[in-house]
Amino acid sequence: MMYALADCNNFYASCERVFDPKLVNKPVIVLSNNDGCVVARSQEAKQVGIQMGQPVFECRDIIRSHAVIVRSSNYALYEDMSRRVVSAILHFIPDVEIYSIDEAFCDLAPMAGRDFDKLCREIRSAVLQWTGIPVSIGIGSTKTLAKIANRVAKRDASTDAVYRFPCDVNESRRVLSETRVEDVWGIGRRWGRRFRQLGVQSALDLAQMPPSIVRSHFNVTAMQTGMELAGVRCHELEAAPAPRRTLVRSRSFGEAVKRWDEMYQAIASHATRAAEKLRLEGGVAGRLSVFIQTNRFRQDQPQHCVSGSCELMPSTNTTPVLVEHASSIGRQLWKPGHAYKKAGVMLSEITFGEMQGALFSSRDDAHDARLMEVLDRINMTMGSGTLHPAATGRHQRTGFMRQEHCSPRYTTRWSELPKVI
DNA sequence: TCTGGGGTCCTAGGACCC
DNA sequence: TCTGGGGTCCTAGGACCC
Repeated sequence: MMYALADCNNFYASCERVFDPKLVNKPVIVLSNNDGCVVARSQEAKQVGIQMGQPVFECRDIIRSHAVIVRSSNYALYEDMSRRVVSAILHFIPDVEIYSIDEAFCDLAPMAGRDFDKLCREIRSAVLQWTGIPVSIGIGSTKTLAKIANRVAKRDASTDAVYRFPCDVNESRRVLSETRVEDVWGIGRRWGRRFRQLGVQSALDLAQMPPSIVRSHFNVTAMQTGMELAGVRCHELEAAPAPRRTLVRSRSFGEAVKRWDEMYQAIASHATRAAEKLRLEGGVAGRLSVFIQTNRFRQDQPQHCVSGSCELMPSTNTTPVLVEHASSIGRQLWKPGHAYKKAGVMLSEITFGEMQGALFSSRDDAHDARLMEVLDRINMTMGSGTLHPAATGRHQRTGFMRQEHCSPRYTTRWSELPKVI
C-alpha cells in the first residue's frame, strides 16, 4: 500500500504566471479577499522575506523595494486550473482524492509492480506540460508520511520535485528527525508548543511516543498522526468527498459598516449566495445562523461579536425564505453605535436527497422549487447576480470588497481570454 | 489606516431523563 | 435536614487543515 501526494507549488502565484509570462522569475504574491493578507508567494517572493498570511500593509516596504508583483485573488481562475491539474493526474491514476484546491492524494496500490518514482515523474512532467503548473510529489505508506515526503520534494532541489519516503530505517529516522513537530500535518503551532514542553521536538520524537500517551495529552487525532508517522495507516484514501455538513458565506467589509441598511444588504447577499451554492449541490438546510463582528484588531473601539440561529422547518434552499430568516436574525443581533467589520451566514444540518415536508407549511414547495430553478438558470446563462433579491442592493457580487489587483478570468470568461499579440 | 474565507473533528460540560 | 448515579444529547469552544 502506497500513497502519493501531488501538491502544486505556490499554486495561486503559479496560476497567475501561466497567463502572464512577465511574472516568470519575479517575486509575485497573491492577496486574500479585500486585498488583506498574503495567501500565496512565488519562490522569489519567499526569498525576499514575505511571510505567508502576513497583512499587506506590513510588507509594503519589501513590496516596493523588491518590485514585488501583487495580485488580488482570482478564484474563478484558480478553481479552473485546479480542475485541469486533477484531470491530468487522473490520466495516469484512477483513484484520486481531491484534498484541497492545490493538493491531491493518489492511491498507488493499483499501480503495484510499477516504478512509483518513475510514474510520479511522468505525472509531474505531464501536469507541467498540459497545465503550466509545477507540482511536487511525495510518496509514502501513509498519508502523513506522503506529506513529509512532499516537504522534502519541495525543499530539497536534488530530489527534482519527486521524493519517496525511505524504506531504510536509519534513513527514515533521519528524515523524521529533520522535520519539526509543528510542521507535521495535523500538528499546528499550538500543539507544537505543547509537544515541545513534553520534550517532543521532531516528527521522530512523535513517532516514537506511545500512542496512549499522545492521546492522554491531546486527543485521538494527534494520536493517529503519531501512529501514521510510525507507519500505521489511520487515514484511508477518500475518493468520493463526504457530503458537506455546513456551508458558510461571509466577508470582511472593505470599510466598516455602521448603518443597519448596509448590514442588511450584506446579510441578504450572503444568504442569497449560500442558497445558490446549496441548490447547486442539491441540498437543503435545517438550520441557519448569522454572525456579525466588529474589528478585533481595534480593541480601542467597542467590540460586538455575536451570532444567532434558527431552525428551518421544513429544511429549505429557497432564497427568499433564507433571506427573510437571515435578516430577522441579523436585526436582532444588530446594535447601533458599533463599527462592524465582518458578517456572514451559515447553513447547517444540511441533507441531500428526499426532504421532509412540514405538517403545517404555508408555502407552496413546488412553486418555490420552480421559481428557484428559473432564477438559477437565468443567472447561469446571463451571469451571476443578473437576478437577485432586492434586499441585496447593488452590491450582491463583491459585497463592498476591495480588489485592486485582479487578473482576468482567462479560462472561464470569453470576454477575458488571454490575447496573443 | 490597512489584518481572508471556508471547512472538519474532538472534547468538555450542561441539560435532561430515569 | 439529609439530596445518586448513569446514560444520552446538544452546544460551544478549541484545535487543525488549506
